[in-house]
Amino acid sequence: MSKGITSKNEDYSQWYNDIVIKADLAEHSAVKGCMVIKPYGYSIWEKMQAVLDQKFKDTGHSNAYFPLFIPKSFFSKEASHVEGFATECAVVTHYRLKNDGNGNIIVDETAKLEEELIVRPTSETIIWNTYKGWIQSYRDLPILVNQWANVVRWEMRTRLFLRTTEFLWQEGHTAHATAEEAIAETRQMLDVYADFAENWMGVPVVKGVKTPNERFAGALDTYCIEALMQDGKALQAGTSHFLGQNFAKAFDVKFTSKEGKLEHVWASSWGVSTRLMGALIMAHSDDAGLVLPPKLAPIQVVIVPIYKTDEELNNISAFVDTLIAKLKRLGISVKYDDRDTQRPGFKFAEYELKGVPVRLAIGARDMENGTVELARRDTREKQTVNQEGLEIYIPQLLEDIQQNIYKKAFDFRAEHITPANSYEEFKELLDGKAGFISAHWDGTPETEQKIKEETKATIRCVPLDNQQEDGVCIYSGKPSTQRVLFARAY
RNA sequence: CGGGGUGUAGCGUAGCCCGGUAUCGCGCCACAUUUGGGAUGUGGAGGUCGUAGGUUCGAAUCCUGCCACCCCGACCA
Repeated sequence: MSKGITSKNEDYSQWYNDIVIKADLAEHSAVKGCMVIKPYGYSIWEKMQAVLDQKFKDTGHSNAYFPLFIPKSFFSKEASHVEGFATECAVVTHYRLKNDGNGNIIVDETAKLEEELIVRPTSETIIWNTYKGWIQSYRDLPILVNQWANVVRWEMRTRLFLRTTEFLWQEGHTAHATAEEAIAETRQMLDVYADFAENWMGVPVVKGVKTPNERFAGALDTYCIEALMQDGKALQAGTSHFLGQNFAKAFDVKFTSKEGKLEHVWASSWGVSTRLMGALIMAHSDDAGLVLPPKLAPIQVVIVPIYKTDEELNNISAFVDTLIAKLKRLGISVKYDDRDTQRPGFKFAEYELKGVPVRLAIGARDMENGTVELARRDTREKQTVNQEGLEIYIPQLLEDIQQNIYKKAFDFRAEHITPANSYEEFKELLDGKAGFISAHWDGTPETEQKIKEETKATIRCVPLDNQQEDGVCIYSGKPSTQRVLFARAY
């Protein structure tokens, strides 16, 4: 039916790639591991940014911008941080090129930097180096700053949106007078992320905390939201870290408290990236293409006229113009596609591929009957509805689609959280049903590592709302007090 | 970094084994007929065959080096 999209059941990875390319979201660039985000894909990212940015501001944060380059020496100041990122850093060593006399441009070896610069993989170090100059007293706290930026992590293998060498993200970096306040901030931002994932993206997530193995390099605790994709693999959709005083100590950031004591500052950092695009695509789309939740769709309603003569088109357009005016007043984004260079069938397929939630087709027949043909992308149902009252019906329908998309993903996930009570059962589930597997774990990094090596499944998180129950670890047989969520992940 | 694969028109490809200036489909352009689910016909444009060198009268084809990308693994907060 749809041209050129591999079926989801046939080859999930290829299906994903096909959608990214055919829906015009992104493409591979001439630079290894880096992608070009195309205008349509970028417009979705912009919608995400706008919503998140407002949420950050509503919770008291301000945006700022820090350098792309980080002096190498900054990195070595926090031991576990450098260890975590050392193997994937791009390093700037020279600042000038020259002509070698044979028409080739080469690096000018005489222009070697005294200290190499790291292209930021994350900005904790440069930011905490800066915060040192901003903080003297408890009166200077808290600092609640967010940065929208690009970062570079030199991964060996990449996948469009899910893992690219350069990616776009936001990183919040906050400084507080007390541990309690920093933890509250960490948890608050996790809630912001979860709210965004569920109520805007329509992707249900598990809020949880990472095991020490999976923690951010330099954090005391890493909180996360974990989503489930349609192939049963998990995707970490966002993280929020409680950094304790690690970076304050590394960069000597102290403040004088109300009581007159000199103390190290407490910190949090939190981020989501263009990886959310990958989550959005994989969570909802089907073999006909992208399915977008109305709240993030750049085009919410597309209108396609069907006509034979200019007179018919003029007649339709007159009606459409007033409809568009009404819908725009309601804040609905509408596209009227009256190109006469493409036929209606082509347009139908194209907007389905691009995930536009609602499509109206209006022909001469409709104009006589006072109707339109309305198709919704999520269920692919078509119906004929009256022109009158569309401005009431469409907003309701968009809301309905938003709910339906979420519910579908929610039900899928509910069916794919399965308890396992033995290692055999665990492995069978992984290779068969997949999804999250809820199992007892003895709490040791050794067991976690063994399970990872043997099955490629990792502990995605310990859910925050976890019930305590006595049991035995599926791997070691040692006693356990709660189940944790395992899955194979992206 | 290890294993495998691929580079030929905007995209997807045939030709390569067995050397003689490149095939087909989609797309693109023009015109006509069309338009309620990816139109049809006719005509047309578009190529340093990834790159550098070698062998040869002659290289997309054989040989050597290099580059790029993709897949699998290792890796990946």
